Amino acid sequence: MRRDLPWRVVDPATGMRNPYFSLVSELMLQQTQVSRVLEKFGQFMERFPTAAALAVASEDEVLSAWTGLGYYRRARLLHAAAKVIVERHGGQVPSDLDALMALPGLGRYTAGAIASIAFGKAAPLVDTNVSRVILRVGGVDVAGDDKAGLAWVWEQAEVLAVAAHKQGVVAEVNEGLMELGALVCTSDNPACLVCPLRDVCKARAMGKQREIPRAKKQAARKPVVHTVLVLSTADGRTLVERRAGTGLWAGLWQAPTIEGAKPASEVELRGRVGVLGKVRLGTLRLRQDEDFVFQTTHRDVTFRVYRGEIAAEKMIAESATHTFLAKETIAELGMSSPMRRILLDGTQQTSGDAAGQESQRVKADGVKRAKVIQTKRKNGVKQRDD
DNA sequence: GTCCGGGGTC
DNA sequence: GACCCCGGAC
Repeated sequence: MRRDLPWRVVDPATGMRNPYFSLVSELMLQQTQVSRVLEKFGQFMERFPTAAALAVASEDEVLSAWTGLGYYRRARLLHAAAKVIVERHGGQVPSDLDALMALPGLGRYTAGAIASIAFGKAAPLVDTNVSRVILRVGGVDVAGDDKAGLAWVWEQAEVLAVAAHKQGVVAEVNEGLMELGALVCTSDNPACLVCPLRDVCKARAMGKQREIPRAKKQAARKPVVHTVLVLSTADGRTLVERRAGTGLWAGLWQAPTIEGAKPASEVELRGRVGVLGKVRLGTLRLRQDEDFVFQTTHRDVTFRVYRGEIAAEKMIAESATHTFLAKETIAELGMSSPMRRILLDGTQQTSGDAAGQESQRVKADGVKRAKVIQTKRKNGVKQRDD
C-alpha cells in the first residue's frame, strides 16, 4: 500500500532520502494533490537539481517551472528558502526542526515531514490526511478546522512520533499515517475492511467514519470578469504585462487584462493598451473568442478574450510596463493556467466579427453563461502503484 | 456538460 | 481571510 513516488528515492550510498527532494516535493504537495505534483516534480528537479541551483535561479524561472501548480506564493517562498539554505546552512537542508520552521514557506507540517521522514527525527506531522485518521481512530466528532480538535490531534501525533522514534521507525510511522489517510482512510469512502486500525477505530465502532471529520464551510465564489487583449505582431510576438504583486496570480505574466465585475468594452480595452502599452492600434479589427470560466477558490473568473494582429510593433514610446515577446520566451514566464492556455494553446474558435457575436452572446448585465473550461489531461500519468 | 471539494502557510 | 488547480462525481 506504499506508493513509489519520485521524491522517495533513496540514495544507495547513504541509504538516505535526499532532503532537498523532500523539501521541494513537500512544498509542491501543500494544498496540492499527488497526481498534479507528479507531472511537475521531475521537470523542476531537472532544472533545479540542488538548493544551490535553485537559489541562483531568477524568480521568473522558478515561477515558470511552477506554472500549473497554483498557489504561486509557494514557489517564491521555496526560492527564498533555497537562498537561506545556501547562506546559512552551506547549501544543505537543515535537519533541525526549528531551523526548518525558520525557512520561508515551511510551517509545522512541512518542517515535521522533512525532519521525521528525511532525517528520522522525533517530530510529529499533521496534514489533513493524518488529521482525519487520528480524529477517526479517536472518535472525535469535530469539524476538520476545529481549533481545539486540531490541537488535540497534534498532541496525539507528538506522542506517536516520540514512541515511533524510540523504535527507530518514526519515518515509517509518519509516512504510513499519511499513506493510510490518502489511500485507505479516505474522506469520501473509507476502506475500513482493509484498514490495519479497524479494530481500534472508535469512529468505525460507532459507524461514524463517514461523518468524521465534519466538513468545514466553504467560501462562496465571487464572479469576476477578465477582459483580455492578445495583441500579436506578424512575426509572432505578443504584448504582455506583469500582474500586480499581490492578490490573485500575484506577479505572474499575462496579456493586457482589465478586471471588473462586468466585461470591459472593446473601446476600454483598446484605450488601456494604447495608453499603458503605448501601442497605436488604429482601426485594427479584433476578433473575440468564446468566453470561458476558470474557477479558483474564491472566484469564478470569466475570460473574455479579444485577439488582433498588427503588422509590426508599433510602440509609440518605450513602455515601462509592457513588452512584446516571442512565444518561446512567453512559454518561459510564470503564468496562470488559463493565461497559459490563452497565450500558448492558440486561438479558440473566433468565427465572425466581434460586433455581431457581441449581440448574440452577451446579455445586458454582462456575460452569458460561459462554459467552465478544464485543462486537458496529459495521458498516461501513473498515479499510484498500491 | 456542470460543479463540488481536496489540500498548509502567512 | 487570501491564495489555485483539477479530478471525478453527478
